[in-house]
Formats: sequence, structure tokens, C-alpha cells
Amino acid sequence: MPKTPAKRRSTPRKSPAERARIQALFERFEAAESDPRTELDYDSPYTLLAAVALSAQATDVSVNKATARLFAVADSPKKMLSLGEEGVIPYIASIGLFRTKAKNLVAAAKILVETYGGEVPLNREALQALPGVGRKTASVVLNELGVEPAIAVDTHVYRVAHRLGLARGRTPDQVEHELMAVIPDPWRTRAHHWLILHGRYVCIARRPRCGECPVADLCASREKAS
DNA sequence: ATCCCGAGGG
DNA sequence: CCCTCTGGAT
Repeated sequence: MPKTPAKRRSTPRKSPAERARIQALFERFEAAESDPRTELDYDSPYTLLAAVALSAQATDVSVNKATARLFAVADSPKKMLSLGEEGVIPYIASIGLFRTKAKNLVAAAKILVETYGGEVPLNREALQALPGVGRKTASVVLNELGVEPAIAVDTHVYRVAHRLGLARGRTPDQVEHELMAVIPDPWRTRAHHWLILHGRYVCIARRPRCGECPVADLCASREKAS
């Protein structure tokens, strides 16, 4: 008889104590910052989409530096398309992966112009069909514009969720699923930003500042604090 | 699994 | 020098 290796639940049930801890965790985040926002500069759905796409494996500071000049010249799909790949590159050459991003930015602009009349389609299917736009980027756009609560799992969210003991999954999709299961509705829209900002300024990748952490007492992996 | 890929921090 | 930064496509 083939032994069935006890399959782990993708989202393990939480004990009442665990759920209380998580509840306290987000109440703490909310008390500290009730309306967390993205730190990417944008002034329209299109510039938001472009900025988020450019932010892959790049700091928001470097992206804002580049988009300040890029958006002054091309803040619409139509303008981005006529600027062209070679025209875009000088503006974003200071950002990593710039060749790929320039190519995708123009290719996506072409689709937005030809298929969506220059507008940004506000649904996941259409967004993720754009070159350079995956689940994470689409989630950020949909969440930021208030279309639907979505928890984009980027490097910060992934790391912080693991450290706080909110998720164990190995892939971003698994972590997103676990977070959605654990975070109740009134917090879902803001959870992404709380986790991002916490990861950026406190729960830093290399050397987490546990000594200055507002949720250290609620953290699953706080032991060697400093 | 691998490629893309510059800037900033330690 | 090495690591990290709001990933996506192959």
C-alpha cells in the first residue's frame, strides 16, 4: 500500500493564540500609520503602472529619480510609444535591467494605445497580459487604485511575512495565499504597504533593526535582537 | 534554473 | 568586495 505522505495544508490553521497575535500585529501597524501609501511617484494610472514596472529589483528612490525626467516627456502610452525604446533608455539607464524595461515599457504602451485606447485596463487579466507586467505589478496597481484588495508579494513582503511568522510558503503565490487567509478584510488593502515599509525601514534584509522594531514583542523570529 | 543589470549600503 | 532593491520571461 503506497503510503500517502501526510500532505501539509497550504494554509495551516492558526490557533486562537496565533490569530490573536496576528490581530495585535496589524492593530499595531494601523496605530503607527493608518494610511500607508506607496513611495513611488505617480499622478495617473498609467504613470503608476509604468513606475511599478520599473521598480523591479530597483529601489523606489532610483525609480523616482528616473521617472521624474521620463514622465516629464512621456506620461501617457501614446507619448511613450512615440519616444521609442532607444528614446526611453537614456532616462532609465540608471536603473537595473534597463534594456528589458525599456523594451517592455514601449511594447506595453503599444498595446495600451492599440487595444485600450490609451487607457490602462483595470483588471488583472489585461494587466498581466502586458509585457513586463506580472502578478506582483498588477496587484500593486489594482490595490493602489482601489480596484480590489491585493497583497503583492515582493522581496520585502516575502521576507517580512516569513520573519513575522505569517507565512511559510516557498513561492510568492503561496505566501500571498497564506497572507490573504490570515489578514482580515479591513486591513488587506493596507497590509501590503505596512509590510513593505516595515521591511524597508525596520525589518531590513541584511540586519533587521529589532531594537527599534514596534512589533518585536509580537515577532516569531526576534530572538537575536539588536 | 537562468538571464537581465545599475546604484547604494555595509 | 558582496548584498540588496516593491520581478518577469524564457
